[in-house]
Amino acid sequence: MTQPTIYDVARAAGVAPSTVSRAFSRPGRVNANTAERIRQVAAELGYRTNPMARALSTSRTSMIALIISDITNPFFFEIIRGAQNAAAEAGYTMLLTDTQESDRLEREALERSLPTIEGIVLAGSRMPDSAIRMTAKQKPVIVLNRAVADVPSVVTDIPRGVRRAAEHLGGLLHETVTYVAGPEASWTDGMRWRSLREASTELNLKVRRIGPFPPTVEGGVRAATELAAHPTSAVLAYNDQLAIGLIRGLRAMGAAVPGDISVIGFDNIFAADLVTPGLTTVSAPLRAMGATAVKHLLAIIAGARAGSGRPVVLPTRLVVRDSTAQRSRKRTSPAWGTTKVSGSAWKAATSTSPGSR
Amino acid sequence: MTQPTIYDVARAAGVAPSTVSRAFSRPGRVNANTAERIRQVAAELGYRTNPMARALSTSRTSMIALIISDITNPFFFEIIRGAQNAAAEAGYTMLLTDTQESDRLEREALERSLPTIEGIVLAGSRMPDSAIRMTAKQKPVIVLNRAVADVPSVVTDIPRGVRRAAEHLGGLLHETVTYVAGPEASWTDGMRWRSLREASTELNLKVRRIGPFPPTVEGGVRAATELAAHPTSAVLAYNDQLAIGLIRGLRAMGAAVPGDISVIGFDNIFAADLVTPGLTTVSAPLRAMGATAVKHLLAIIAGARAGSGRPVVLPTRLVVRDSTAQRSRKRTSPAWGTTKVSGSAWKAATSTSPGSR
DNA sequence: TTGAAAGCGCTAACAG
DNA sequence: CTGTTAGCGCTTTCAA
Repeated sequence: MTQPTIYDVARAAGVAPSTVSRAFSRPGRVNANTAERIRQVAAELGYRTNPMARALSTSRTSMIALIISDITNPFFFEIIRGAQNAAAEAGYTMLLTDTQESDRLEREALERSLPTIEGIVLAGSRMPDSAIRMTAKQKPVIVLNRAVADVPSVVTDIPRGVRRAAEHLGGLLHETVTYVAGPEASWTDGMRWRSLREASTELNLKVRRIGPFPPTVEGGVRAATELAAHPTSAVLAYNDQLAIGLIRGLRAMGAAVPGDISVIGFDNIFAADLVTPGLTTVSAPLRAMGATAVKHLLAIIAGARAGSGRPVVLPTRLVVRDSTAQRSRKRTSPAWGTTKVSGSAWKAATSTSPGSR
Repeated sequence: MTQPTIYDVARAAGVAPSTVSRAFSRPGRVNANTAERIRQVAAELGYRTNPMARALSTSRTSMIALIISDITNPFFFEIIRGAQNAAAEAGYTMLLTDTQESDRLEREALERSLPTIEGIVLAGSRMPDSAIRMTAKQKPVIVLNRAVADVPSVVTDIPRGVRRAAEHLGGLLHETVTYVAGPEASWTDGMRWRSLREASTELNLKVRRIGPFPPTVEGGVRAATELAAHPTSAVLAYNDQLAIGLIRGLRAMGAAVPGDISVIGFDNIFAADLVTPGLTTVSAPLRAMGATAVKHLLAIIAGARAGSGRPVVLPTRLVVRDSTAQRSRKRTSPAWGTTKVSGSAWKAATSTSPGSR
């Protein structure tokens, strides 16, 4: 009992196969009654149009690919969901590929799926701009969270988000903020750091930068020991995982957050609200990002001219929780410059040595 | 500049198209030299076999689908990754669909992708057994974390995991444990509860059950107020999210975890290690689950008889962190039966009223 | 508006 | 081992 084909339907309905085809793909071009009868018969027979056969002759597969660099990164969850919703809504199926931060896997995945799909959303690509432009020549591509010349993209308003974060910190009387950097290759990282520098200039804050670190909790723990060498009362981390790790590391070393150090992260991942203290973070409209990217992609596939050439930019906002607080006057001094101080040692050190700057 | 076809290669290599085809799909059946030459020419021309055309004539698409109920549920991350790795390794592309806990979306996704794929892994399906058996008639299906008669499945050793958890609790002198239930429709939930009852009988523990609750942090918070009505010194929650929410709720009400109440979760999601206190939990080999499911699926697709009919069961183990501790003698009594007690009120109440049982 | 016929690119017999 | 010949199921001219 195999799937009925267009021929079976045609025979049963007493029309030519081509008419059946039309009835499904171009309902306008067929007599309303015949069309109705065909649908009827098709339904009875349980006919389903074979996507492969259709694709073979039209090369429209109704599939797009979403390629992400790390599916365990909470940052992508809502993006995936937003993207998938938008795709499903348009009758498209989404191929999701996790490249595990590997350039090789990314290329392989591209290689494998390119012939099958109509377009690609690249989220967190680890390939160089040139490679991205290359694939953009073969199929429509939308880049998420990164700007690549000549390739349409969707990004968030990082400058504004960073600005808010800096203002928040300034308002809490912090004077110097350390940026804990993420992956060097990351466009977002560069953008965040640059934005911070710009904002600080205007706001009269001093900035420093440590890193790069892997954008993980583990990386944050490592960052803590590095921060200990030249502590500042405020920190902006590349992302939430890093921020969370940083806080853990700091606490393990005896520093209080936000008592001694205020920490702000990026992305507002689900765990940001779960950790102690709740993480103050710059949040992005994740779901909308995914949906927007897919919508634009589908528009381009449908033949839209690739927009203005400028990235689509989505708003960000600062979510204030408990990892930031007013700078405590008497603890300005980097009294815990030694890395391996125990908790109590650190407490003792800082409480007995008032600020010296 | 369109993609070269098998005909272009054939012409350029001076052989028949079918030979080119053979050279790629059945290298054995062609003269080594010719094969080499064909590969050569194909490479030069940049020939890539068109998967749709191949699929049309062989109905082998090299695609499988992984359908999960909630992509934001950390439980699935590693499963997805394991599944994808296994698929890629076998040259298969994976279609990932998030059904957002919706039966409708799940059916639609199935509908949409069924004709394109060779098999399906159903993880956290919300469809009734009958519907699953139905689709299993059309394409090979593997069910993850659920046993459906006549459909091959991969599950974890819940009884053993629960047993370990119960032993752990017993060892800490707890006498009664409350099971905080997840979704009623969940096979896993039923299994966990049943296993707990069985284990408790043997271990001489008393058990109670509250719920069902949505398997989220939010659900856990709600569970806390319900638990307050009949508190016990130990709790086993349906999953980690619920456990985390529960702890938050309890703490908000002034109960100490693990001081007053020990909490154990399930699945060992990434946040379990991040929250305070670190969550004791029954962990499952997530990655292996995904990989195993896909491997079995591919085996079945390749023609293997569908195993013994028994589910494949993967081991679990108890990860002990800080949310469990020895029962404190003087606090056995449910002194905080009133729901809306403030933190200090609860402390006062419990510290002044020694156990009465 | 409908039918007939010719592919889409590849694979699978079947001969040679 | 290789060439020839039919299709896979659908869409798309081109006529009628």
